[in-house]
Order: sequence, then structure tokens, then C-alpha cells
Amino acid sequence: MAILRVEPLTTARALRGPFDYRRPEAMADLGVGSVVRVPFGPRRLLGVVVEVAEASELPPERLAEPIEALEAGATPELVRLGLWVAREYCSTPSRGLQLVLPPGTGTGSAGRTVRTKTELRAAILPAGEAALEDGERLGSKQRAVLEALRAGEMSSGELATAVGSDRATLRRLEGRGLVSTHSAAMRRIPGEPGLAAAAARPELLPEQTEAVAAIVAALDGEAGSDRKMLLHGVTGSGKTEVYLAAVEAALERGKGAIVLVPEIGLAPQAVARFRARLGDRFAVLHSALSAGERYDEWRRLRSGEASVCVGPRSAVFAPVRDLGLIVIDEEHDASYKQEGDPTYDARAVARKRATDTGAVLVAGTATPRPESWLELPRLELPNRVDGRRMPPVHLVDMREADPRSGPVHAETWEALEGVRTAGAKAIVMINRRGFAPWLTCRSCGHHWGCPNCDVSLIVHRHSGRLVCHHCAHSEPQPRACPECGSTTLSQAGAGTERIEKLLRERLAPMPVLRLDSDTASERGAHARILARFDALPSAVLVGTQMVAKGHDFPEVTLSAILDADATLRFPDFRAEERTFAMVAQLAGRSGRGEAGGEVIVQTLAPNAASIEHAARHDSAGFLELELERREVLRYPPFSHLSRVNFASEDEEKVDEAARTVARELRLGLPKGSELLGPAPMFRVRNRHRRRILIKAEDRAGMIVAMREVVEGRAADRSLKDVAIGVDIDPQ
DNA sequence: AGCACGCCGACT
DNA sequence: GTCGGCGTGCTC
Repeated sequence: MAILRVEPLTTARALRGPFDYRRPEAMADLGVGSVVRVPFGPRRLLGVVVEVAEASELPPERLAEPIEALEAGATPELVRLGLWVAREYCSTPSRGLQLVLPPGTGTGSAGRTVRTKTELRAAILPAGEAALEDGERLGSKQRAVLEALRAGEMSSGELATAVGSDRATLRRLEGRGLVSTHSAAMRRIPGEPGLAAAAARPELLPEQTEAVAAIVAALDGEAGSDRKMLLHGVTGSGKTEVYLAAVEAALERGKGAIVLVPEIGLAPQAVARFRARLGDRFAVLHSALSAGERYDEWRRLRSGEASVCVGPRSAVFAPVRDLGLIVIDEEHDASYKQEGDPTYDARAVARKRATDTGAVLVAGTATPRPESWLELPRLELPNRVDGRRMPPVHLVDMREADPRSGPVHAETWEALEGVRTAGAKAIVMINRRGFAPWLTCRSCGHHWGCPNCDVSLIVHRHSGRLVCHHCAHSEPQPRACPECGSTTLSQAGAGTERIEKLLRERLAPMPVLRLDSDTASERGAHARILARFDALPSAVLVGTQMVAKGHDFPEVTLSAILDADATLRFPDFRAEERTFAMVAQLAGRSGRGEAGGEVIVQTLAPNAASIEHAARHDSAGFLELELERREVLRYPPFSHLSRVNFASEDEEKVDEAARTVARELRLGLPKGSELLGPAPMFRVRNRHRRRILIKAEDRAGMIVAMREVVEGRAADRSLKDVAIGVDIDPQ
């Protein structure tokens, strides 16, 4: 009798599996990756089979049997990957495994799991044909159904729309032996908002052809070919065509592929383009799908019906068979890092999966991460496919600007007015939502802060409220100061709403559209705003970083960024890299059409390396400099970082927990590691926070030490009201 | 994590 | 006398 080693799907950290179960003869088809419902103490739980063994250490009478198996499970390859993620990111087997299971496989015994949807299908029998011919006595509905079925089998749903019949009619006909029915699996197809994308195959530039050839050589396993590559191509250099050709080459060789895109990259246009080229072999997995659609797309990949998956970071776990290729588009994008537990990085998981399965890895971007630049061999696409040069970037030094003239510099106004005169389009980016980031009383200096978080409330004039950007708190915008009664309140600083208002007043009658998470929060609103901007002959699009991503409008002749160094002032070792990517990305939005383009970068730090290099479109120069800096400061890729975050409503307890963990870590970390903190963080949602940062040379040793300490804390119930979170490779 | 078992204080 | 506090331990 075989033994199934089952890892229960729970949220618990302290619960250490796997647990052994007997595999009854009737479940002989269960193996590694199967999802089973098992008795567990007085409860029933879902669990994943992680191993099939000959014997158990426990006497047979102590072993129970699974109650049932769910219809779909993961593959052994994915079980190994899920358990690797759990270990690498100091999470639990349960959390790691859930990533690789069919979407909708939950924890606990509730078991409201998603299943294949079935429908009732009916076919006419010879007796039915005869009944129609012989003019047998039939109800009008019955006759209509039989007539419809003469053309071929139909589902009860189709019959309902075609002839208005119901299931009762079908059942009566079946009872009379005139039709037969059976239930059949039905695929829930993700809807596409009617975008007919061109399946056209544009001619490739020589450097695109070269890049494709290098990838194909790797797919063919040619000696000396690189198996992991960085595709470094400026905006508009045709990276997507290279991906498509590489995916097609993989398919021709009987291999599957995964294409990872940033969350925002899943715009319907992009999905439609892949679908048009790849047809039925294509599956898409993302959060906007219904649970049923996601489940069906997953099963199509699992069964081999589809072999290419496009999706955001979680798609790195897609059950693609015979994986031959993993593409990471916009590899610098921060959305590849998961913020919640497990804090996996889809780029690191992709590398691991590619290595384990022998798949080829292609990471593409215009602004590579220093890590990728150092570690991966490069394929270069230095030219735009339209043959145009990159637009000139004009730096506007805001240190010399008169503060009274407001957040938009005179030179920027002049350029915007030029766009209005020419009847063209502009994109204006400011990285802050709302109208003004500070509200203070001019008489007594009272300042409006969030009651739950140590941050300023943001004035949102559109909704007439003060809003906290860190918790759900909001309150009506006050007219007077609660301290002194004064009505002269100062709204300092600028956000997207204020810029929208300024642009509207000054650039009228040119339409101004705002795109930020406030205007794009409704389902489909993001795409609607972009579609409107596209349809207008002349307009300005103002917004947060969102305006620089996931679209491409040829009529844009000007893009401006109003606070280019806002990201630079973050106390974060990636600040330079982020700023460079942001400026470069926005520059890529301008001048794709006939009219050419211009880019304006307003900044208080015109001499910062990231801004200077981005202005010259010089990513190689920036990366060399940034790598030197990282090496001196021993930051990644010259070390490995991890973080431990603590949060609790009780400040003493959070302090105690952080100090205890820091002490234990100092003892457990490998030599050559550096521990910084615990450092206090500002309070969020009424929770006091502390943070420990670790820099280590020995990654494996660091992870082992982190895991031991965190598991020890989880078992210790005295600090259970302090939330402890581990982040390996924090961003 | 749940849930049971188990051993000490304030009530009918 | 017992109802219930949550400390400790177990779940194949």
C-alpha cells in the first residue's frame, strides 16, 4: 500500500507537515501534485501530495485515507518549484504550493473550489426525425427544439436563446425517446472588448533578426549558445516582435512558453496582439478574469490544449507543458516583486524554473536593472523600428524658478502652448495623486494628519475630502481650522488634480484628461481614458506613473515630468535606478509619429547621474556608474538583502519583538553579514512598525538564519500580536 | 491555525 | 460545588 505525503493547505506557520496518508486502491491514480481532502484531527483539510512513499514511519493503524481528490492538481515539477519558493522566501509549504495549484484552490476545509463548468447538450434521435416527418403530436416548443436540433447538437443554453425552450421541454422529449442528452465540459472564455488586432508579421530589422536567431540557437541547444539573455532595446525597437518570433519558434519545436508582462502590460490591445498571432495555443491568466475563466485557462495549459501563457508575475507558475521559453517583458518593472508572503520575485523564480526545466530565458527592457546588466549576456536593439531618433530631452532646473510661478515652469508652459497651437497631444506626469499633499492653517499652523497613520492627509478637491494614502481614512475637507477657527487654510504642494486644473485653465479649449488610480479605479476606466485620449485629435493626458506605461500614441509630441527627482529623494538604494527608468520610459512616449517629439524634465537635481544619463538616452553609461556605486556600498548585485518587518498596535511589544529578533539574527547570520536596525517606521493603520535590514554575502546562509528565527518566533506565542514579515530581496 | 485537554479563581 | 480563563500540545 503506497503512502501519500500530504502538505496541508493552511495559513498556519507553526503547522509542520507533511503528514502521511494511506492511498486506497481506488485512488491509485493519485500522485505528486494531486490535491486531496483529508481528515485532519477533528477537521477536514485540503492538502497537496508532495511525495509518494513505499512506507511510513508511523504504524498503519494511525494512518487515515484521503476522503476525495479534486479534479485538478499541479505537476511534480511545479510542486518542487512551489516548495522551493516557500524555502527561498522563508514562507510556509502551504503558501508556496498555493502558487502552483489551480486558481481558486483555497485553504481550509470550506472547499468552495472552482470546477469545470458543464452544460447540458442535446442531440436529435432517429425517432425524433421520424416524429417530425410523421406529423406526430408535438407541442410548439417541442417541435421548434426538434427542428433546431436537426442542424446538429446544441446546448440547452443555445436552445433557450434560439427557440425559447426550457429544460423541461428537453426532458419531456428525452422521456419520449426523441432526443438524447449528455453533459459536457464547457470552456469559460475570457472576453476581449472587441479589439481586432492585426496578426500581421512586420518585417524585422537586422538586429531583431539577429536577436531571434540567438534565441532560436538556444532553443535548439546549439553549443556555445547562451540560455539566459537580456534583450536591451530602446522604446519602440520592436521587442514584442522578437518575443512573438521566439514564442513561435518554441511552438514549432513542440515546446511551450511563458510570457511575463507587468500588470499594466495586460491592456486588451497587448493581449489581443498575442491572441491574433498564436490563436488557440494561447492562454491568458490575470486578476481581471473571473474565477471560472482563470480556472479554465489554467486547465487548458495543464492539459496541453494551450501551450503559451501570457500573464503577470503569478504566470511564472503556469502549468505550461514542455516549457521551452520564458520571456520577461519590461524586466525592470517593480510589479514582478510580490509584496505579500511569500515575497517572491517572479524574475528570480523564472530563472530558477528555466534552469530546472532547461528552458531559455529572455528578459527584455529599455532600462535594465543593474543586476541583469551585470549577469546576463546582451542582445541589443539600438534602433527604433520606425527609424526615428529618440526625442531630445530638455532639463529644466527648478532651483532657479520663482516658487510663486507654481509647479509648471514657464518653459514647460511654452512647450504645452506650442502643442495646443499645433493641434497635437502632450503627456504630463506628476507622481502624486490628489490636489495638494498638505493642508495647514495659515493663522495657527495646525496641520491635518491621519488619525491612524503618521502621515499628512492629502486634499482631494474632486471628492471634497481629505484622504489618507496609507489607510482607508478620509474626512470632509474642512472650511475652518478646528483649533483657531480661521478660514485661511493653505493647500501646499501639487498633485495630479491641481495640475489638471492648472492645465485646463491655461490651455483651454484643449481637453485635459486625468489618469491616476482615482480616475482609473473603476473596472475598465483605465482603458476608457486611454481610448478617449487616443480618439481626441488634440489633448493633454495628465497623471501619475500610469501615463508612462502600457500605451503608445503616435500623435504625442511632448511629454513632461514635473517632479523627476521625487523618487530620487526616497531613502532607498534603488532610487537612482527607478528615477532613470521613469524618465527614460516617459521619454519613450514622445515623438513616435511624423511630427517628432520633445521631452521636458523639471528637476531640482539636474546633475543627478540618473537624470543626466536618462536625458542623453544613455543607459549603458548610467548602468556602469550605478554598478560602481553599488559595488562600493556593497548593495545588490554585490550582496544580498533581506528585511524583517514588525507591526503591532502595542509599541512596547513591537520594540521587544524587533530587539529579540535582531539579537537572535546577529548570532545566527553567516560571517560577513551586516545587520541594520531595528529602525522605526512611521505608523500605518494604527500599527507601530520597526524594520531590520540585512546585507549578506552568503545568500543561502542568510536565508537559513532568517528562516530559523522567524519559525522560532512563530512558535513562541508570547509575541503573537506582533506581525512579523520577512522580505528576501526587498525592492 | 484550530481544537481539546487541563488545571486554578469568582459565581449560583 | 461548577463555569470558564487561556497555557500546552497535537493533528498523519
